[in-house]
Amino acid sequence: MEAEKALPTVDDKVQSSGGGDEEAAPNPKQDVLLKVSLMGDLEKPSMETLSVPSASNSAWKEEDDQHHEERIKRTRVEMREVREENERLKKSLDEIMKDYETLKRKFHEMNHQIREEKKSTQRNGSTINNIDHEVEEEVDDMVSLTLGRFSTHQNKNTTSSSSLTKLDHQKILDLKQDYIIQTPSIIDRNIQSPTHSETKEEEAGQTWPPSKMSKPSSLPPPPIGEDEVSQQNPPKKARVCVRARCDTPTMNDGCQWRKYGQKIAKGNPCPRAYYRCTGAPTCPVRKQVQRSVDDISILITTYEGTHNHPLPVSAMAMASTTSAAASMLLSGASSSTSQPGLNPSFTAAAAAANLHGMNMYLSNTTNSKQIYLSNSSMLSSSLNHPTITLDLTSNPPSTSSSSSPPFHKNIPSINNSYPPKYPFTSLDFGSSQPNFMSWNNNNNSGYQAYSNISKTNAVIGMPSDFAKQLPLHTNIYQAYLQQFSKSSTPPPPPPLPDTIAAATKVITSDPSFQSALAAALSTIIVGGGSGGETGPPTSSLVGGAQAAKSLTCSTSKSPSSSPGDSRENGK
DNA sequence: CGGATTTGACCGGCGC
DNA sequence: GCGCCGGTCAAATCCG
Repeated sequence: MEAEKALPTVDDKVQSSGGGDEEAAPNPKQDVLLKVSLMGDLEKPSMETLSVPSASNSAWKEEDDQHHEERIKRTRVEMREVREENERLKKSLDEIMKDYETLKRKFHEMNHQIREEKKSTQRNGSTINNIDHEVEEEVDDMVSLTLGRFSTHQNKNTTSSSSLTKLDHQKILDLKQDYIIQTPSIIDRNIQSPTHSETKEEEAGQTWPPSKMSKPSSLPPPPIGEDEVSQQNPPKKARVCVRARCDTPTMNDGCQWRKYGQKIAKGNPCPRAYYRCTGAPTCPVRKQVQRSVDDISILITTYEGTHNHPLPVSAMAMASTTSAAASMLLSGASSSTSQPGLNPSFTAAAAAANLHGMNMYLSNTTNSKQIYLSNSSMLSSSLNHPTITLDLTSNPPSTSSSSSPPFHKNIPSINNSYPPKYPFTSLDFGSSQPNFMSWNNNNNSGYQAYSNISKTNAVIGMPSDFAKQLPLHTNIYQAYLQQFSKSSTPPPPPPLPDTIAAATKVITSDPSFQSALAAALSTIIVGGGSGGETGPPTSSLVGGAQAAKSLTCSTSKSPSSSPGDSRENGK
């Protein structure tokens, strides 16, 4: 690459953050390299990388020299600002984590208190106490499993917030109720209304029971009343679909997988590989890996289930992100299946989030539905499954229009051929707006996302001033805290509108959503920062960084299973 | 030799 | 009822 071209490219990339065309980069790989370079600079105290125009400087005219020096200066200033923003965001996220831990501690304290109260009032109620104790343990399990990457912060930050009012107490109890229903597998519990057998399987640690594997004879009956809703039409498990550019057969997401099958799926000549998590013998998590039909450089990895075992750090971020994404999906999908139109809880979630500083963009675009139906392979895999997509490809979507999302741009519309039974949902933690962050254009780290819940296209994006809002408690978790702190002031607030209440509940009752936000945030903050996939955390933001980094391509395993393999197992 | 992968067979759901 | 298709099993094979 010639210096004359290289410098302007870098420069343009930085400048484009101020409103430039994010579609500009024609070569994704080149773009990635540039971004890595920029991100590397973010980690350094100096910005030597950007002061490179020396190779052919002699050939330049003085005007050009001046011009370029100006631009370099400008770039340096911008980079400095970005670095400061980065630091600020890191601090904010740290505070969020601290607050989260504080709240969690409070929560458990309240549990303990409740138990003590029950003990004093129900001397004969040993059974209840036992149940309560189990519930508490279950809650502990859930938290640790779904927010595993936060566990390193446990027992720190003992600074607790003010004591909670009775109203808060009641809300805690409500939260607890949610947790009781949702025990360790937050995706599974959230998304499906399990049938009896499935419930048993999940409690036995097998949340994806094939028909043959489900031998529920010796297992205890499911909790009463848990699955009444699901009797008529039990939905299948939610799936989290991750799209990322990858040259190798699988993405290295930090988990250990064992391949157990491969098939040619209809509509895509590339074989679909089936993997099972080998982190634990009973781990129910499975994933499908398939090349995108329209762009074979894009690897579509679909995760299903929730890990029931500790994950390595390198896998934590991805797991929590996907888990939270699925939970988010549930928050929108669980009630949207029954009625068309905007999903109340999801909308309310967006509204609540917006209230607390996280802007969310809702566009009621009927066309958007078709956007998600254009990829037959995705639909076939997501058929009968609520699916949420995290698009980590470098194609920035246009959130300001209803144009097709990046992953369907090249394929003809076959929209109505595969109507999904479940809404096809995506999250967007990425920056689709100019000026968000100077280095974030054309990014791989942003979670470009769309939500298509019952004809509603909800794009959760981060506004240009998002970074500035963050210190002002711009996060879902803070929304929770604010909810509490505000509600404690007299007079007691009137009952929130259903939507807000639902939103609050959806958001606050789902720690993994916070995890997703944190992961996404830190992904954006740290971006493609340096460090190996298995490397130790370098900061509290490691989760998201790992999430981003973990989406690198795996080069080690199953080369023969790559798409195009001659030994495909078609049918 | 043990674990991982391959691959043909099988099963269940679904549409016609 | 039949065929299609996605998903899984499990014996065979591969590989370090």
